[in-house]
Amino acid sequence: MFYFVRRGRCLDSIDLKGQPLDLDLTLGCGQAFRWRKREDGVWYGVVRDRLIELQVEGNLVYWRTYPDGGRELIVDYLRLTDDVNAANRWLSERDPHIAQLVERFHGMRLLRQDPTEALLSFVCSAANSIPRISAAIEVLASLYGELVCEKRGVCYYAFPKPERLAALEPGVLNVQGSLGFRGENLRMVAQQIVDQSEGWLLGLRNVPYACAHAELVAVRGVGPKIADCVCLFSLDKDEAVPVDTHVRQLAHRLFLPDLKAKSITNAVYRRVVDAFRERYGELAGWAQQYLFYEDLLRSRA
DNA sequence: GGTAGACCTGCAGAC
DNA sequence: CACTACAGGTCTACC
Repeated sequence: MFYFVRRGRCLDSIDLKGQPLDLDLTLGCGQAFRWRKREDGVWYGVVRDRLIELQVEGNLVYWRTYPDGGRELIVDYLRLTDDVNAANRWLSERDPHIAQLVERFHGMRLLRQDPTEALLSFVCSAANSIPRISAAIEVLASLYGELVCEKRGVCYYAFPKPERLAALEPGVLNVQGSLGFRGENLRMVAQQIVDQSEGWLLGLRNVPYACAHAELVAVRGVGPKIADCVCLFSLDKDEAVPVDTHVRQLAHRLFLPDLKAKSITNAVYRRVVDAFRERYGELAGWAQQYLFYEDLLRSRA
């Protein structure tokens, strides 16, 4: 029935049960940096300690992991037990513009990434472009990540552990992956993760959003934007709204006509967040992701 | 409570 | 072809 099954060994599938999932949107919208799409349409990327291959056909997601046994990992990472339809309905009722985007970007979902990887990845994103962030992370993984598997002569590596990055000489990361000034930030943040108690970051899933955000911005080198990215993309805080230049501009256009500021001060940041929270409540982060992606396409055009 | 610079690097777009 | 602007921020030093 399709190519994916004929190649190599049999694939397992998971029933989406009527919930939408579009991999192009979900893996390509900029919330994660390690996914690539093959010529044959299959998405592949390293998540934690496995290489994952994914393809959606109809109401099934076909999957394979190397090494084997990653079913739970995929269900967790893609948040397949979420009721996305309910979330989309709720958002659509509140805002016709969002309703339109829910249709246009049907199947775009938020991920549940590893918080450590998310934090370190978004530290690399400061004043950087998405292709360069991705390239830098691949370089770091190949240099300092553990080997996950080898497939057709290509080696795949896990995201580096913070211990490893923290132990590097200052300045090394500036050159590797062309991280520039972000390299030293990365090392510092990795060190601060190591200095915290075991499981600190993961534990932020179990505290309220405001609490998690406050703990993250207390890390030197982490501001409100990176903290919100970690909250939204790895800690299940669906109300988190990362405010970058795109989001500030679209908020100005859509909600805050009198917002004159050219830069994002703390006060501006709060105003934009409040505008989202007021309109979209507990799902402000989902709304942000739809609007952000629309803006991203607009600016790429 | 707000603003300007600095921080690295690569690359698109103006001369 | 040398050159400048700027990219999914954060920190610091100043008003």
